[in-house]
Amino acid sequence: MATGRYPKGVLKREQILDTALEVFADEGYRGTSLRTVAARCGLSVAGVLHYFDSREDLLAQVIARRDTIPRPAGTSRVEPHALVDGIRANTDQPGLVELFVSLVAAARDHDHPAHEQLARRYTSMRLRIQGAMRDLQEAGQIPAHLDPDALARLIIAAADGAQLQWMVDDEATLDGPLATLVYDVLGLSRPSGEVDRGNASI
Amino acid sequence: MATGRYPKGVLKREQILDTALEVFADEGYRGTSLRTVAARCGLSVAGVLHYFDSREDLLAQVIARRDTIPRPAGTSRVEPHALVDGIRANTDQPGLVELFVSLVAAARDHDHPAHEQLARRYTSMRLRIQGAMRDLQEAGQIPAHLDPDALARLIIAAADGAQLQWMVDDEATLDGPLATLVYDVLGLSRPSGEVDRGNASI
DNA sequence: GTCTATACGACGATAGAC
DNA sequence: GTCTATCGTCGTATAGAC
Repeated sequence: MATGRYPKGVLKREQILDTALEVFADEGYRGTSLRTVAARCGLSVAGVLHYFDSREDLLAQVIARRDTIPRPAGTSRVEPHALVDGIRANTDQPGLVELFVSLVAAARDHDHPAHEQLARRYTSMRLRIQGAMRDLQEAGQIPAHLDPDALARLIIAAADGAQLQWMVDDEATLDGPLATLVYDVLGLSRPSGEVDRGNASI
Repeated sequence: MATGRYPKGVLKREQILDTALEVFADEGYRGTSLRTVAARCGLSVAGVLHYFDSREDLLAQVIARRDTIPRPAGTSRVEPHALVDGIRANTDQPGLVELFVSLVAAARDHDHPAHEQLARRYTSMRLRIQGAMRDLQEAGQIPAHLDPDALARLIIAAADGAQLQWMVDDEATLDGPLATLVYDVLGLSRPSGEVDRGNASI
């Protein structure tokens, strides 16, 4: 595999990732083949596999790249509102939601190329939310008896689980469950200028 | 495809489903091929496909069958404790969790053989939980201002999302997030004889 | 390092014989 | 109801051109 130490290779690699992101966003996890991606890149299949170990590896790095786009790195603190907004932003990219969910399922195998990356992703997300929960507890905005770690896990689960419902249930929304949890159940105040979004449409 | 109207066919069909359930529980979604299932059934691949339209169709019916096993049909009411217990029961069948999650992702396609079935599954589950929430509100055990439907969606999301975390994070538990939501955040009392399970291990 | 050509084995699926 | 034979597609591996 290419090590990415030469300028041209680095560029090409990113171009492939961008193209693959498009293709997978359009066609989802199951609908897309390496041959499709290669064709869209103007490369042969082997040409693509020069930069990535396998199809699954490419998928893993597509998701990794996508994570870096909206929030340009850093371990900054998280506001609950930002979480809800971030999740809602996926609404127009159902293919990527499908890709993410399928990838997590595949990464149950500890040898899967995305396993460690996803494990780190969950851990870092949990720690960041944990910190935010502690802040909110100190500010007296959520009950102090709740365990910040368990709460973080619950928040992540609500966000992830909403994706499953949303993929299959047309009346579901991506951000509904998390909004319900954060605003209605935990009682945080909604950001101003926002209408009620706790319910799942109609 | 076999219509299942002849006694022998019905029996064989169920035998295939049982075998497939075993195989997928062992190997998961990606690890299992029709050929493996066929071999375990003492059939050829075409023999299996005589009973099912496609591999995805078989998968869909495996999940459907599994749903009917623990709770033998009916639209009975749901107790939150039973929900938590039911989810925890999946802990020793990670392959089926992987299968379920992968299937939901694939069923985003409205033409997927599992789409309608999963949509119905989510709807019926939501309605049942909704009813339980109303009962609890009337009994004064959870706040009356919460929308039962939104709450049901949140509960389902917490349960589903926990599966994603659990597949990738070794320290996560399947029932942790839902228990946190139901017992710690909503404040329902834990069933007696139960130790603290809200936290995710250590 | 970058990339193409080619080949291989496994897969899901179909057609048709028995 | 079940088989064999066959098809097209897939991911992947390798050899080698530039």
